[in-house]
Amino acid sequence: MKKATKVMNNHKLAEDLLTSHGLRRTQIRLEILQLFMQQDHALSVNDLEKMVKSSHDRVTLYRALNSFEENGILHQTPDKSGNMRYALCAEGCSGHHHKDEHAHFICDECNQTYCLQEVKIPDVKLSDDYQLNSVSYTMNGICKDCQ
Amino acid sequence: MKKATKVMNNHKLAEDLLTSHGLRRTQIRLEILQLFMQQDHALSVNDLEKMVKSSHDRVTLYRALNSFEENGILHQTPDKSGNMRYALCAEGCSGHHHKDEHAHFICDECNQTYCLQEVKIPDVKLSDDYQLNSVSYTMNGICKDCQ
DNA sequence: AAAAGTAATGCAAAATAGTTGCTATTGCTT
DNA sequence: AAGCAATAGCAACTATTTTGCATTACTTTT
Repeated sequence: MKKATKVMNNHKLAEDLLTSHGLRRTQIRLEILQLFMQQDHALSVNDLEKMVKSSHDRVTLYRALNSFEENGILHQTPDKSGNMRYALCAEGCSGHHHKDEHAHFICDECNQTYCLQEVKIPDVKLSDDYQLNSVSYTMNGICKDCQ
Repeated sequence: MKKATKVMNNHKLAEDLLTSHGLRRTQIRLEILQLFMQQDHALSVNDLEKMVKSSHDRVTLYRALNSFEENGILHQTPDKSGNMRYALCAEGCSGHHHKDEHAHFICDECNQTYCLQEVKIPDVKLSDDYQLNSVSYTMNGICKDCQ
């Protein structure tokens, strides 16, 4: 019952996310967004491909993810081996300047990427040679499930 | 004159780096290491391929870089698009635990990765759910050459 | 409710990055 | 000088991501 409600809410949320960004509400995009909402960690294209039921074309996933990233719905971080992971943005992100500057944790064991929304990235002092736009902070170690 | 001295020193340094890590002093590895010593930013395999004179085999580069990484001579960071960049380690790094926890700066314009040796990565408090091994801190913006 | 416009999908193909197996070299040790 | 093992070189392969083009299907307009 609760689950049903939650899923319904997520579906509604996904629809709103799409329309509020001027994107079309197609089945697969709604499905993708709901998958992200059910997750506490970032997903790779491979993860998604396994989870998505309706379609199996990777290209569609790539294009949806890129579109979401450009519209500030998702942000991306490369994992340790350089593969991209995606996760939902906080409110107020745009494609060119993501506001959600929280830390990420990547498990050395299962290789999952967790968004630590509550861990804000501390500032460092930077020489005038560099003009700062954004920062990322990634921790590696062992996650709760792998200990 | 100064340059010649510097190059000679780098050659000597490169030889020492290899022998002190039990690696053989081959031409291309010496060349690779000297290229890194002349750089203030991290290099990708593509960068190296363009710069290296003697050989053009990517596989050799990959294997050399992996070997250097495992031996604590180089460390790697993925750039924004997930491609790997390599840069010299500080003293005392080993393959499994790199000590040089400094911040990196990636230019949005030229896409170069700079090692900010003097910028130490600040700690954050992390929930007990996670067991921390290492951290990385990457800043994005515009570098001195691109402003 | 149909038509039109355009965003999104699917398929094929290609570009790019990185890996693996195997043989030939070559640096280093004895 | 000989022999071992590390490294280089070549070929082929895997994986990831991108691109072009024709088709489908949302959304808006009429």
